Amino acid sequence: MLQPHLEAVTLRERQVIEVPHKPIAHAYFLEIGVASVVAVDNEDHRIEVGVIGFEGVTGVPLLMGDNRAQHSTYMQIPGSGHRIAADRLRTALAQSETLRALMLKSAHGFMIQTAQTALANGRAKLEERLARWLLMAHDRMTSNAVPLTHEFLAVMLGVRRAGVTVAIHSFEQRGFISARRGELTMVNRPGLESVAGSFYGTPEVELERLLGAA
Amino acid sequence: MLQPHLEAVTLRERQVIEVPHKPIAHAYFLEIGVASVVAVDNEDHRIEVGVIGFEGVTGVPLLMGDNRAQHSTYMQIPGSGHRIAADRLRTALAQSETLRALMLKSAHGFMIQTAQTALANGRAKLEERLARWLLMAHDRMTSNAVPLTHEFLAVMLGVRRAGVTVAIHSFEQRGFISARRGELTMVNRPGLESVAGSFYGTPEVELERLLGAA
DNA sequence: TATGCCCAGTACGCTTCCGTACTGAAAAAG
DNA sequence: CTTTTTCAGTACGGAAGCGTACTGGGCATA
Repeated sequence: MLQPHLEAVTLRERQVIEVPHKPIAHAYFLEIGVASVVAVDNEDHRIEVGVIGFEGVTGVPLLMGDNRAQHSTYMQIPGSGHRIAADRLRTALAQSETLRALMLKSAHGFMIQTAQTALANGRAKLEERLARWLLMAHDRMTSNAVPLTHEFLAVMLGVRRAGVTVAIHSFEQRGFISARRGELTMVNRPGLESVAGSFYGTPEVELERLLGAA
Repeated sequence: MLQPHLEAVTLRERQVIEVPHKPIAHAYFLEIGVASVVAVDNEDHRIEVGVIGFEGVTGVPLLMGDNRAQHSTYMQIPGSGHRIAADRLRTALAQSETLRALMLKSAHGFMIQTAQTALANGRAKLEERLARWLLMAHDRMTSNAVPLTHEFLAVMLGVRRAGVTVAIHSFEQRGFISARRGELTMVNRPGLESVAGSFYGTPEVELERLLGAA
């Protein structure tokens, strides 16, 4: 149903997908790359509430019957995929019960991720949150290298850039990752998993439960 | 459509509405009282990700096509309302496009609240978060008195009980609330709003936008 | 090849909040 | 009325992370 309306797109680093309170033009199905969904308030506090990769789709509000973006969404790790115009998607959703059910489950998966983020933000330490983020990004990538500066990681986690630097050193010294200017490489995934503990994992398990058959 | 299947219920303090990973038996439309939705992980970290009062309905996963609870949901402030069995609700949702659209918007409103909670958890100080919580509870109550102990507020915010005590003192000295054992009373709402700043308000505005007509 | 900017490394004092724990008062139970 | 439990008030040392800022090296631009 969607195929005739899909348009192939490449997505550059930091490319904007959605702007808060503006209409959503397209929903993006990523095949490669990772998008960040960042909540912003009107005093410019900001924090990432979720990430989307090949497992999901941007434009969750469209699936909920709203046409405006709540959050800022942009590519954190460049890639490519397909997009569909918002009204085409709306039409397709109205026609197909199956499609609706599927995409609602995807949106639900994103909700679960957001709730887990709220939990991590309130209870986890910087190292635990950073480990969680790296694992979630890695899940959505084919390579082991994450092309990101400390500065951007800090924005997403809502912490100091210097704090990220220190945590990355700690991971590096423990042999979990290797770091170069503007790039982190996953070396020992189980190591990071043990740091993140139960702050990582729940949304992943639940998404598998929701969409595993699909 | 729902009316024939609604069952009137009274809801006691701390009454359990949903248990994590268990099937959801009913969706509750609260008329009086406030329910807390609390995310829990398997190391027993917990934090509130949202509250539900007369403006909403419990059982968000049902609206997303899932029948299992993700979070722990229970009454924080006792009250009453009506409930509907999960399968009755499912049937009604399948039959009415209008109902579906309405309830999806309600679920979307809850998502927005969860995202804002993630933001507050990551960026706000204890006082700001407590003020936010009191305002959200007050929005959902008819009285100015919140019957809650410091201990429960601490659990919801994911902070120490002693930290809540100190913050409450501060509010009391500034004339924003008055406190008795097991009960807080709102005295100066604008005062609390100025403490919470932009951490409070966004979900409320957006919910009005989504459901204002309804 | 030279210049300038971006990025990571590091430091220091300070704020916020935690973990823990003791106390007395209020309320509930018997 | 007495006993027990729950709740609030307070304290203290310590951990985590903040705000700020300076530095030097890597990298891109011209």
